[in-house]
Amino acid sequence: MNAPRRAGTATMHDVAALAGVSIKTVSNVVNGYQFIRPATRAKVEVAIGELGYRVNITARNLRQGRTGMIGLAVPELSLPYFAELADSVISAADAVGLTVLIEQTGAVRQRELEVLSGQRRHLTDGLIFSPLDLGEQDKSSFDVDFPMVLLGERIFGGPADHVTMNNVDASRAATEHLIDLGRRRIALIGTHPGETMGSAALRERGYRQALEGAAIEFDPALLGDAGLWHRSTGAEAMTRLLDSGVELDAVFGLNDAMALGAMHVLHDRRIDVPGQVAVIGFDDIDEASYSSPPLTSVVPGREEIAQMAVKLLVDQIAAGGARRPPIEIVAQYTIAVRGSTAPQPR
Amino acid sequence: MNAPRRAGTATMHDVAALAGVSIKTVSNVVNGYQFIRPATRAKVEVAIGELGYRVNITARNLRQGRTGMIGLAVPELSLPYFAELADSVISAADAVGLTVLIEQTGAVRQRELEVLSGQRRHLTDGLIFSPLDLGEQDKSSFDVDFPMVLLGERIFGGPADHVTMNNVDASRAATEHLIDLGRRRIALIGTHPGETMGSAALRERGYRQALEGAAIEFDPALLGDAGLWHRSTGAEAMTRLLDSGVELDAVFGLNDAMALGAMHVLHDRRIDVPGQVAVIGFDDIDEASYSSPPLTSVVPGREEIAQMAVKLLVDQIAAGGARRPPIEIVAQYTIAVRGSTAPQPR
DNA sequence: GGGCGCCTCTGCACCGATGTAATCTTCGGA
DNA sequence: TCCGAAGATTACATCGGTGCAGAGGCGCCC
Repeated sequence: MNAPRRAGTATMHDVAALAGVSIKTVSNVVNGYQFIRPATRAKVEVAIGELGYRVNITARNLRQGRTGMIGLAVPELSLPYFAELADSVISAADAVGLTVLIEQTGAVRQRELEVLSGQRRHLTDGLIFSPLDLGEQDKSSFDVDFPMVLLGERIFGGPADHVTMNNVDASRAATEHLIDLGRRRIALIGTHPGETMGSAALRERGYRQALEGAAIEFDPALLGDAGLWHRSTGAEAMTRLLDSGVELDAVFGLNDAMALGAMHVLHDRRIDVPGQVAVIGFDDIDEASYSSPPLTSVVPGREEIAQMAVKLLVDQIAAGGARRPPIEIVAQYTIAVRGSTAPQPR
Repeated sequence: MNAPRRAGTATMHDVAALAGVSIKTVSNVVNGYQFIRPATRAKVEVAIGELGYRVNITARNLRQGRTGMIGLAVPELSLPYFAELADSVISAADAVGLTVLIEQTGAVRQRELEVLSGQRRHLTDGLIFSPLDLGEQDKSSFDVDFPMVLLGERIFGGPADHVTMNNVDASRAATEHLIDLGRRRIALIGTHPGETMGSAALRERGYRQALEGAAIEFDPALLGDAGLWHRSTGAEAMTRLLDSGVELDAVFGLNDAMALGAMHVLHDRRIDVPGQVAVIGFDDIDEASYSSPPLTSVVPGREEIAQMAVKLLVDQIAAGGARRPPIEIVAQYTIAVRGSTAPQPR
């Protein structure tokens, strides 16, 4: 059987027949070719309107070898940071006429590898990829033959363009902010023991640097491990810390979701924030501004990251496969100080 | 110039040449056709591996007239409800082998109309659409000639399948919950004056029914208008209400984001929740469980909605254009009672 | 008036796969 | 040994557009 044609779906051929011109002329009209007599253009446009004709993008894609779509692979949209990132990427892509195809990997190794294997290579012109499970040991897998930009901290000096931020510095600054408030017993939530790369390890490094700089002894009892960085895992880590009886006067959540989960537990236990325990997060998701108290957080420059990623990808696509040395871009961070670390104004 | 071919991108033709078989045999291997001699299959598979060949999905789509993708048009991913909805839809679609193409309309009329105009008709096999600006007066625009499922409360009895929930009942139940707590001055945040359809109007209707049932007089001074339902607009509405000096002992946010924005303001002003003011929201986003205090909310059955929407769409696609009377599905709701309306346990 | 060049439009091959139907093999059974 | 059916493979048209090259037509200039 031939491909079924849905009722009402006219082709360029039909339009050409109705307008009494060649199919190529219809194509020219549709694509805004300049040398068309106004009368001809009008005839074609009338026919298009009459038939409700729409260009078949699939056919055009096939012929042109491009799709006008880029992939965005993130762990989960239900993680606010990635939802907001997706929003920013979609907007940035929209601005240059590209459509974004979102893929959720669930931070599962197998799914992340599938993304790289390029099943969708022909469906998208390039890929913006934020891996969470693949890391340094998979570096070679990232050497793909299609345009790709990596986000995040899993890979450095890899074979692809990379947009990241200075996690170590940002984390040190966040920790120093707590130290400046006079806090000495700072819990760290979301650590990944044994890792040396990735957001968790880098941010822990910054935390340690800050402690060292202030001559505060590092205490492993203050580390709250959490694999996936959700509100729930942050809450669980906080609960474990409190139940362990370890003394603490501040909490640094390695992302906002966990910091908010931790604050939830503190609130539950009637521990005053920031009076007894100051809390700081990382990512500055919208939610951070509206929690009670509002959450101080590291602002990672999400818009900037999204725009740079799209720009790099567009450059690669325009280069048409010509290789150049990979570019690494480091976005600027700032810290937004809010009520969770500041004495509340009256 | 012909379409550029990216290095390393082999076609079925190349594989056929290398394996010494016809192109159609390669196609048969790729598609799991059963009558292929093992030796032939092996030869082809070796060639595929050697060339790193991947099927060109665009070409397949063109030939088959289907794309295996469905569109999901939502206002914004940065609104948590829609991010979580997208997550659910993607998972449900994935389970039946479909890919989701997300489109952000920004709740802008023009963009919503574009979605319906079917520019992407050929790129997707169907559309799940959650309009926020188009409404009853645009009913005819929803009579499209491609598979579509509507979500939300902007349209009823329209020409397309529709998955919704009983907003009036749910809202009445939420309001009654507050009344049961002894609250009499219940502010409503997120109203859209003048509308008679849409979530805002329906939920306001439920609110009024509950008041009526409890013989509480409706007071328009307790309505806080808010166009877009963000945290920020909820906070602004709450601020206006408090500044107006109107007496209130409860707040019903027409979605969670606004309820959380309102709680933020209450916290700022040192108004105890739920002691002085009880707060309830709508949507039960993940964040609601982790706010301080946790937010009581109407649970709209998001997973169920996503699964039903995908199922209805798949049915329509399978029907191949055959029309049937539109189906309307009403998802079940419940209320999750949390700290923002319950006296906190000690 | 012939020639040149620009405007306008058309024919045709082709993008990379798949459906159909036909052809060629193979093998069991009479 | 021969025949027929099932197994295995192939040629070819086709999906709906676009790039390229070229054919007319027309006006303008020398």
